[in-house]
Amino acid sequence: MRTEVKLFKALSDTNRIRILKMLEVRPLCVCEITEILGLAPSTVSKHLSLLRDVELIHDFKDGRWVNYNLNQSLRDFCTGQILELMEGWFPDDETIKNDKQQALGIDRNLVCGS
Amino acid sequence: MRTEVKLFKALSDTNRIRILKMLEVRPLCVCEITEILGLAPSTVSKHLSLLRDVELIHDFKDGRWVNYNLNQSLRDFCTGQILELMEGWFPDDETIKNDKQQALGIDRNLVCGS
DNA sequence: TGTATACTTCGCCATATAACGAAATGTAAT
DNA sequence: ATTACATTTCGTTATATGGCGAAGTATACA
Repeated sequence: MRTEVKLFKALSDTNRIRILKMLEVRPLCVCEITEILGLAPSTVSKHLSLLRDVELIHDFKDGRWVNYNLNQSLRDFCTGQILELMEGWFPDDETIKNDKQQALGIDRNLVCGS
Repeated sequence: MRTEVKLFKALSDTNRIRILKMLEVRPLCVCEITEILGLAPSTVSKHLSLLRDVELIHDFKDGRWVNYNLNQSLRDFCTGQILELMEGWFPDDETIKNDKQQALGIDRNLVCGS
C-alpha cells in the first residue's frame, strides 16, 4: 500500500500535475519546465525527483541538459493505469492548455541562461 | 484542476485507503471503522468527512449511527474512474485483507460502546 | 584549465496535515 | 426529562510539505 499512497502523494500537487500534463506534449528539460511554471529551479528539481521516485517520469541526459519524459514502459500496474487515465483529464483547464501550448513553442536555447 | 488535486490528496493517506477498501465489503458506521483502524473516533470522523468532501463516499443515517458507503452514483468523471480502478488494487495486501475480513465479521452492537 | 551553464542538494521558513483529548451536538431509550 | 451512546467540532501538538536562495556537482565550450 505504501507505493500507492506515495503515488497519490506525488499527484497531490498542482505543479506536479502541470508537469505531467506538459510532458504529454514532448520531453522537456528542467529549465524549460522552470520557465513555464515560473518557480525556482531548485523547487522544480524537487518536484521532478519526487515524480521520478514513483516512476511517473523518467530522465535521460542530453549534453548538459537533463530531459524528462513520461514513463513509457509503464511496468508498474498502478502508475501506468493512472497515467493512462489522466490523459483524458483536464481537457478544458486553461492553465494546462496554456502550459501545453508553451511546451510546444519553447526553445531551450532562448529560454535557458537568460 | 483543484478538484482532482483534492481527490489525490484524499487518497494520499494509508488510513483513508483502508477505509475505502473496507467499504468495498459493506457499509460501515463510524465506530466500526474506528474499531478496525484502531484510531480515535475524532480522527476517523475527520478522515471520513475528507473522503465525503471529494465525493468518494456517501453517508446515510440509521438511528443513532451514521453509515458510510462508497459513492455508487459516480457522477463525477475522475472520482468514479479512480474508485473503479482501485477495485483491482491491493489484492495481496495483508492489512487490507485483514480489514475486509474484520468488516465482514464485525457487529456494531458488540463493538460500539464497549 | 578555466568559465559558463544546467541541474541538484542543503538549510531554512511558512503552512498543511494527522493525530489526540475535551467539549459540543444529535438521537434513542429509559 | 434524563441518561447513554454515536458522532462531530475544536484546540493543540508533532511532523510533512512546498517554497526559496546559497552552495555543490556535472557537463560543455573557450
